[in-house]
Amino acid sequence: MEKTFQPADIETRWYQQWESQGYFAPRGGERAYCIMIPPPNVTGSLHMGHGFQEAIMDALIRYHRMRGDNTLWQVGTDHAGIATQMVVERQLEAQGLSRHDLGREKFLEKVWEWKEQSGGTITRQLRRLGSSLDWSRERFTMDPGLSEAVQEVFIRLYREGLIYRGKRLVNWDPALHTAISDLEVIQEEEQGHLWHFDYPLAGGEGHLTVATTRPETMLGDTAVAVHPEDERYQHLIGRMVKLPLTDREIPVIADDYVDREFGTGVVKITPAHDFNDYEMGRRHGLPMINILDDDAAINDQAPAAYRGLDRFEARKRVVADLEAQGLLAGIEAHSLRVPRGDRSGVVIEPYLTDQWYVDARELAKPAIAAVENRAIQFVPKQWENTYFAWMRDIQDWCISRQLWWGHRIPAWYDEQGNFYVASSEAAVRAEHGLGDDIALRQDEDVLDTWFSSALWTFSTLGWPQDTEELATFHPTSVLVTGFDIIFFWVARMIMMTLHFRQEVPFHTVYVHGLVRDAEGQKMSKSKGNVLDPIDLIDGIDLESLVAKRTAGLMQPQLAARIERATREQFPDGIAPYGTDALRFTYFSLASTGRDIRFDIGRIEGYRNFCNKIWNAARYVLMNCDGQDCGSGADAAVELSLADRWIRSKLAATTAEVHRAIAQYRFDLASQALYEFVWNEYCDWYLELSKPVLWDDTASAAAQRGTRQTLISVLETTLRLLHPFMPFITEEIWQTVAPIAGKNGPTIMLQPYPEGGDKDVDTVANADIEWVKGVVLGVRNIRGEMNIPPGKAVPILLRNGDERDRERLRDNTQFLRKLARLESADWLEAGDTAPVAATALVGELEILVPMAGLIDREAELARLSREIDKLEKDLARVQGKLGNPAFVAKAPAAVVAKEQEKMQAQQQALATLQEQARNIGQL
RNA sequence: AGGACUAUAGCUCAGUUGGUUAGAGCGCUACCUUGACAUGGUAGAGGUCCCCAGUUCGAAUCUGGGUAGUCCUACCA
Repeated sequence: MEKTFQPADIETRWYQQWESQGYFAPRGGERAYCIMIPPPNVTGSLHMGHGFQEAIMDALIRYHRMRGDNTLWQVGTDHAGIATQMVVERQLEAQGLSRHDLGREKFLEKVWEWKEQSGGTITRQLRRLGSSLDWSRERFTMDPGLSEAVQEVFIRLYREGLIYRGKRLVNWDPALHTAISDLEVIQEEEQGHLWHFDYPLAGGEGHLTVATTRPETMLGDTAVAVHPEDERYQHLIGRMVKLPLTDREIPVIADDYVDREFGTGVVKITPAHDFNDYEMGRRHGLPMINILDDDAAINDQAPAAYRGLDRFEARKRVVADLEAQGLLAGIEAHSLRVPRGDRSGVVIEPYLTDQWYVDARELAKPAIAAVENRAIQFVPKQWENTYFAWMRDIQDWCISRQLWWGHRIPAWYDEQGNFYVASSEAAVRAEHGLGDDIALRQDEDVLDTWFSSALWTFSTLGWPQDTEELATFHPTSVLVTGFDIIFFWVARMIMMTLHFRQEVPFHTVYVHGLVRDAEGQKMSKSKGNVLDPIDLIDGIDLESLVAKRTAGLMQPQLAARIERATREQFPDGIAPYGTDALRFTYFSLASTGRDIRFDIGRIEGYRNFCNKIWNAARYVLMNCDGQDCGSGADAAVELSLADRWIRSKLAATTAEVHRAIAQYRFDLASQALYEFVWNEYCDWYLELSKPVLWDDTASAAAQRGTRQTLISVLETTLRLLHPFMPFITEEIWQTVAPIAGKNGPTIMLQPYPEGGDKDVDTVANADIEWVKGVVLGVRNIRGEMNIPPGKAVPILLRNGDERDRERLRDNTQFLRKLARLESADWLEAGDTAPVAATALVGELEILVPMAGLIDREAELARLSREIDKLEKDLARVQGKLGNPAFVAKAPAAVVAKEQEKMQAQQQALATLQEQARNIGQL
């Protein structure tokens, strides 16, 4: 074995081996366990958040696979309508082309080409992360099967009246030329202005002053509104005002939506360009005048002077023209929430168009019930509140998108504007008796990407066919996801699955935190703080990292700042840490919090942990390979105290890991494993094995017992670790397993260690604690007195009981080695003690004679520190026990414990004080 | 405006149903190449558990109020 762990050599080799042997596929069995991968964008690439999520899913999958469950991790990717179309359009733009130049068919060919070309990135990354996905079942949301599912769902919902077509105000993205759903709009506070305009009364007897943040919309005003009880304006209700810049007159209406306190208490109403005004317009039967075109430029409904102007240009002109007419009553600074498209970043327009909608309210009812009655449980539970809050106030879902890339809506129109929904044009003709003489054209629009991903849990398993996979794996076991897509995806999956399968899509939703950078900032391309998990695995030099972060920016002017920050944060680039270290870092961060700060410092610690495991294995193999490890049935095997103790610790750790996984506390699981491997197995057990193995006089049975324990505990630990660190455990296991008497082609399919608490040996634990106590006591004196580590010291023991004497007898060899003792002898009652430094293990005193070793002043200082600490603690305990209310009211066991504590402390204090006196008198 | 979450060592975070000497990793200090490992070992320093009040024999933990931060939802033009 190499002296240090070299991950790069082994990872790819093992992954290829596993995949080619078909180990990732379900293997049958009683209990099914299934996770659906949240499908990543097929043309995208994985970031740290994905890496985190994949690691968690893989740990769960490997854990259940090893436990013998019929385990499926379904892999697949999403066509990501808007994002993908945008990328390809930008590529065309570079050649001076638009998608319209190519036409729909040619354009789609280009998108498919791009998908083929870039689609490998994601799957390559997934493999590098060690994800044990069943690649033989890979799916894509635009596969024929999944497309069939999408069409089936659309048609059925339409026929059930749960999908309808309607002219409504939608969120229009003027850059992407498509409607988007409420969820795809980001509202952010921005600085703007509030303009006050005077609208003259038609009778010429004055004016009303309105306030607006969007002056250009006044061209589409069809009323002004006041509060019905507002005394200032009551007499004007029903009168007309002249709408400036136009030749129209519009009514003054009353509506209690109007806030009397805000602005002048008069609101201009533009039903075609504002969601509230739209509602009010409907209540009052106002006309709706659309003054914008698809680019959000002013259209022909507006006065000629403004036609063709961009909305922001039009705003300037409107303000200027009103000012010229003396109707601008004032401008004030005003902060408002501006809606922007989450993809394009441009200001979204409420825009009146024909769109398709899903009646979400109806579908939400059973979806709410499923969580209420615990058929679906969120972990952590608090996310259920988020889910309920949204579901109980859900709005209809606009599912049509004016894109080309996606599932085309299965609806056909005739010349009269009638439309028909069916699986194909032929089906429409057949079902509605339409002859070939009637021209039909299919709806140009496609469906929201989330519409197809809402079907993901069952469409990937073959629905609408009745497949065996559906029967076996659906409902799936758990969904692992971030809270940011509870609305987008989780809720919609629950609604759709319940409706079409009459069962839940999954029993549990495990909601993990979002990975952020070391400063707590969200990772984003434009901030230039994204990390590619592969760069942490393989390492990357600074120049490549800078190049990667500054390439293809939407806002190239940010490049300089990103470069500077990157050079500052990673002056030497990123070292290669390997997949196992990265994964273990993820697990250690997977607590219940919402934000996960990824600090590069932590991964280094876990790389060291890998190396620790590697070297522990090296030690074990050096001592066990080719030796008698007691695997022969008849050979006598004798277990030492240390052997029994480490087996006991392993059992306790096993139990803890099972508990932690059951609660999705991967941080606790990883901590328990780290602690066991490093602080128990390596720090103590390997050291305790040395005196046995290196003792020529030790019995063969004892050496056999120790070798057997070394190798079997290591072998079990590797299996325990495997779901978290798949590569290093496989690599070592291949060598270790045969020596431990285990056979099999791979650790992946070995049974996961079971058992646990019942195998804990409390006697062995207590005895080793005693040994540790003595060793630590001596080491402490050594450390503080600067006794050279190589120097063996004699110790004397005093005031111990029979048990202490027994323990010393049994463990002299351990103590000699670990504390580097020259000798250990009892001081009997009549003996006079030499001047010595003292350590306490309970009532037992350990004396290290000072002659030639120990500095008087240093020992006095050390003692006085110890005494100080004890006095403080004692005062607290005495205070407690001195409180009659405590003694009277606290449970007897608690009081007894405090009393014991007090006595122990008093005793220890007395001993140390006497020591201090003795030394002080010298 | 409403709601949620967070506040513990220099940093990143654990801390179960109230009873611990409040823990871990990283970082820091001193010493050490001893036959698995310097990606290491040994010892050590470091905390007013955000603040105030309350409940309780007892509060990092429960309640109320505040402060700071993050996020979500909402129609103030």
